[in-house]
Amino acid sequence: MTRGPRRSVQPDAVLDAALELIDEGSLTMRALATRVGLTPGALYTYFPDRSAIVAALADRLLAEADLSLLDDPSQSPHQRIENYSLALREVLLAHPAAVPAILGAAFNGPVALHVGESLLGVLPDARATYTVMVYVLGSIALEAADLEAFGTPPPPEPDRIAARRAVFVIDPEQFPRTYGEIDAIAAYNSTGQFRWGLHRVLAGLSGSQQSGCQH
Amino acid sequence: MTRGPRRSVQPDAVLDAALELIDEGSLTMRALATRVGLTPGALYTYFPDRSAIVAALADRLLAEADLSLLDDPSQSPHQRIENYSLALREVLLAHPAAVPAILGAAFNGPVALHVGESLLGVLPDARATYTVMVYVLGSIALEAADLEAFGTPPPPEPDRIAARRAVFVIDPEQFPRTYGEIDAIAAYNSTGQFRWGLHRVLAGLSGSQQSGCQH
DNA sequence: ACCTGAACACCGTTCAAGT
DNA sequence: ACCTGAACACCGTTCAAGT
Repeated sequence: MTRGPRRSVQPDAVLDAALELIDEGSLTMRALATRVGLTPGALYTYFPDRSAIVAALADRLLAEADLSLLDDPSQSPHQRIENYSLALREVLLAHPAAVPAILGAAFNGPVALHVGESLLGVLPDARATYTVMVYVLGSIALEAADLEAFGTPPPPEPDRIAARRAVFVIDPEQFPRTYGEIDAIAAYNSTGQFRWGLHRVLAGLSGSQQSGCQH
Repeated sequence: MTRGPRRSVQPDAVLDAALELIDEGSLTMRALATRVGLTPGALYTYFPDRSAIVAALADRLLAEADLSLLDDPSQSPHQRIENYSLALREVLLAHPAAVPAILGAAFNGPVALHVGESLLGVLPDARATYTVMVYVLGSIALEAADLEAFGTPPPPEPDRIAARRAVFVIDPEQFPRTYGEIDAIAAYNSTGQFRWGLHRVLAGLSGSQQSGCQH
């Protein structure tokens, strides 16, 4: 049997509260302390500073996307990447305010190493793997920034597209091409656009194996 | 002849100082005020709040990349996109600490509208245009986060790759594929990787015109 | 309109002192 | 080891008052 808790507060409880506060709009050491029933200074027993909390949180969030989706032998390589990417996108977009921290901090974390190793199992060329990571994380970052403009919780995707479409007024004289593509632009931040772009990226990466790059 | 200045400080001077402070590591209203020779409260004559300064700065930075590169008739469409993307990357990576703000703020700004319009001139499918934007901005965001770890000014690219390579120790038992690709991974944040991925993305987007997506 | 001086309501972090 | 209470050195923003 394990020993009972020696702390009145577990580090995981601190991270739970930290994620709540990020979702609510602002993470402060003082608010975090009161939420877990401590004084601000006591937090420094668990983490050396604020940035360590954010880094740990980012890593934990990254771990929530099911990595085994990348190993599923019943799926094609491209399908496995799509399944995992969609899972990661869903996990991260559930906490849009945490996304900027993930780009900066989490991809040096321990979980990121596992993600990279699994991705290399599907896409053995490291340059291709990184290109996929850039596309997926870039999409999520841009979508998260947009999502923060909506309330919390955000309205469903079709409503968000309609809302952007309604607000989006541009001068057809000055921006004719943008004007002509308004509907597509309003749907930039959508699961459909995410999947479409991912398919094109993966197609380009496959093509590199059978035909050399032409410059 | 134009009228003389009616203000002792121009808004552009505020943005100049703001960029300096971001590059130095922290932008505060108080430090910004003293740098332009004002009291903190006086800044609110020029901008409604701190976020407005950041947004204006992001838009100004975006304007520094030469948009005419996208219209150069002597270049192929893909070459035009590459030239502009490399120019944008250079402008933004010169100020890595400002990059997170750009992802969040600048792509609603006035300059971003011009960028989008010009990109649509080269790549008429809005979905393809957005996919390129995601790749380019995603790359820049990940590179900027990495670049901040190095000093200021950062060492040249070959030295950065060598430094990452030297520090990067991983267990070959636990992460065999990552271990085997160490050299490529250390070169993730490089002009070469950026161009390689961009070529693959553009190839995938071209392919979509002659062959339908297979699911 | 532009600016100062002073205040208000916050921050992250440190640290002696207690248990 | 864990935690409190109090302090230190900061923040962004507001606002009456001056020019």
